[in-house]
Amino acid sequence: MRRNNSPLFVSAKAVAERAGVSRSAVSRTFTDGASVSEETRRKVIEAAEALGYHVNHLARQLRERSNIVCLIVSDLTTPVRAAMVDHLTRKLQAAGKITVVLNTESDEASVNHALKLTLHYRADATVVLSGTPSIALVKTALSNGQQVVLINRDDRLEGCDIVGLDNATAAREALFLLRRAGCRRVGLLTSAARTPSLVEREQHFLAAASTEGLSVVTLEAEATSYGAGLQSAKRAFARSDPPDGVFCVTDLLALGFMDGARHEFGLCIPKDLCVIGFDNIEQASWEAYRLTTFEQPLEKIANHVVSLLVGTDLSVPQAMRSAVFEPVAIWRRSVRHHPI
Amino acid sequence: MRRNNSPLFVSAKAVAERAGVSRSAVSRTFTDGASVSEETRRKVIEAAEALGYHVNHLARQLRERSNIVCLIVSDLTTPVRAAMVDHLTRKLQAAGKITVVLNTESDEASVNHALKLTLHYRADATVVLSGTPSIALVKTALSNGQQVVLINRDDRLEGCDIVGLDNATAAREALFLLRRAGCRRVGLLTSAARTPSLVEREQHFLAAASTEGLSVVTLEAEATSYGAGLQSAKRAFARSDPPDGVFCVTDLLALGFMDGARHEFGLCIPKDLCVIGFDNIEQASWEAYRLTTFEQPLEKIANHVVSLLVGTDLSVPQAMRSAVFEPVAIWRRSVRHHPI
DNA sequence: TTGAAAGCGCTACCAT
DNA sequence: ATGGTAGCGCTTTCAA
Repeated sequence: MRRNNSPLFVSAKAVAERAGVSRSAVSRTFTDGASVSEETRRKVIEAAEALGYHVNHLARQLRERSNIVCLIVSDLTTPVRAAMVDHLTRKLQAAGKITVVLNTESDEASVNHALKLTLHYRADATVVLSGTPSIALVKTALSNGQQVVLINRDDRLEGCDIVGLDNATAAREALFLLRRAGCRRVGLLTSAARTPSLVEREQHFLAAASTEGLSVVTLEAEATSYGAGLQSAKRAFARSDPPDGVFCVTDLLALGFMDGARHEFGLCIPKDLCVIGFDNIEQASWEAYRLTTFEQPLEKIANHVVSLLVGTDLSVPQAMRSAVFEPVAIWRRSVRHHPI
Repeated sequence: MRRNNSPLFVSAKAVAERAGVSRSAVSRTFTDGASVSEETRRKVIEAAEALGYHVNHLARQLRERSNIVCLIVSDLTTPVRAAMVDHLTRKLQAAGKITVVLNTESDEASVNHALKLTLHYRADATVVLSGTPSIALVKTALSNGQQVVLINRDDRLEGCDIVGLDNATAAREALFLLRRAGCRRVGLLTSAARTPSLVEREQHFLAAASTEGLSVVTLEAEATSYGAGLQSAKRAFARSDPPDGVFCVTDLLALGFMDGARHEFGLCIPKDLCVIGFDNIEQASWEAYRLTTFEQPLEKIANHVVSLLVGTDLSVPQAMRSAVFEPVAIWRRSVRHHPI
């Protein structure tokens, strides 16, 4: 019953023989718009069903596009990532694409390796969610006719479609909210991960603060996880000058920070401490947290990416095809509305 | 610079021409164990680099196995699912496989559709994480030489590899823990989703209770999410006979239930209420919850699946290849150790 | 409408 | 070690 090592899938030839028609007839039956008589079609379909035949798309697209899209991503378990991959896979699938997920580390070598795989498997397009591939390799991909989309990445790469987030505006708004809440010692919780978007959030927050002549206590978490946030809280409140309002570059960090502040130091949020996150992951809305944060419009981003990949207007100039999305502030309970 | 509609990837032929050798030579250069002189190899590599050539694996495996593995999964954003997909993609990749993620609904039609796609793309194997495909279709897949692995699914399907969880033991242990904590009104929070594993947990918990002559208050959440757990708590504690110890078939449900109990009814956990979950998702360990739960040994499961797919010993009888894994109890703070 | 034949990119086999 | 040839499963001319 189980395969030995013998030939495998049933082929069009077998169907043709069984149906008593030519191989061409079989092929035509399964390509829309081809001319086949009802009679022939019926015979073919019947034989195909009996044999369990399915057109080999890999062979079909030997001459055309493969319909394969590769997603290069790391930290798949992270809520934002999982959500993004979820949207993308669903929508790509709905658009008739097949999605290969390449789960990598985010260092350049891993990403490069993944990108090569993408080339080996003749993906029509690659979407990079994590890490940044080398310029040379991207050029190779591009020159091979592959479409490359970078999400929240550097924009130093020519010829790819870039889709990003307006981190600057959000970061500035975060500072504004903290000040409006009457916070006196404003803090920033960044991460050692230092991915482009994280750095942007950090820089613009700092810049906004310095514009107002504010000094901010900057904390760097060792990662971008809940645990890192928790640890950071321990360090933050052990200092002599702990912050009373902090912007965390990530929700996960914020959630950990809140828990650290509450459970280790008995702080009350937002009375003693205001916290703002970024991403609006599902957990941010949980009763235990009710975190004020900025939402990444993931679905819109995914839609845009898909439209980039299926849209026929590849003639549209590249600059026009990139897009920047606006995070939207989600008001919950971790920030006071007014000074105490 | 960007493609028009013209031919795309550079082929071995082009490389051969540029290197001034035969196409065979190019092919040999890229298949290990083939005999090529250093000189030839060098020329080929050089030409390949210059042209940006990458072997077309789709064409290569036209004759052999495709190295493609499909994952059929739903609810990708759910922490357990995301974690499972994360493990699987990493490990499959390490084993030289390419992973296609098919994100479906869990109804049979969607799963069947996905399974067909699997056939169209000549996947060597399909791993089903959600939903259950029709028997007929699985048979087709099997007879086409595709390997089918079902995780936490029904085992009524012959010929596939089944890997499951020992839900029974865990459910019984859950009851035991609740009783030991001195709970008087034991509750069970199930879900309308009624997937095989959820049903198993439910049934065995109920059976164990009835063995002890215990009546349990059974609550059915409308889904298997945090929100559904939260709603269930509202309903549970509005009753005249609320439970004081409940086993939730899922961590997400448990977390929502805890928050409902605490924030809506001011209950103290574990003093007023004991809660046990299942899955041991990351959030269960967060300070705000510290949920006692059962861990799914996801990594072990993933390892097993991969070994099933790459292992050469396909001759091993099917029954031997299935496996059942033992969830392990994770003690935290949501259950008392002794009666009050 | 139909079948035969060519060709997509590749590797395996066969001579040399 | 090398090049030519056949063939993997498919679609697409091209004739009939």
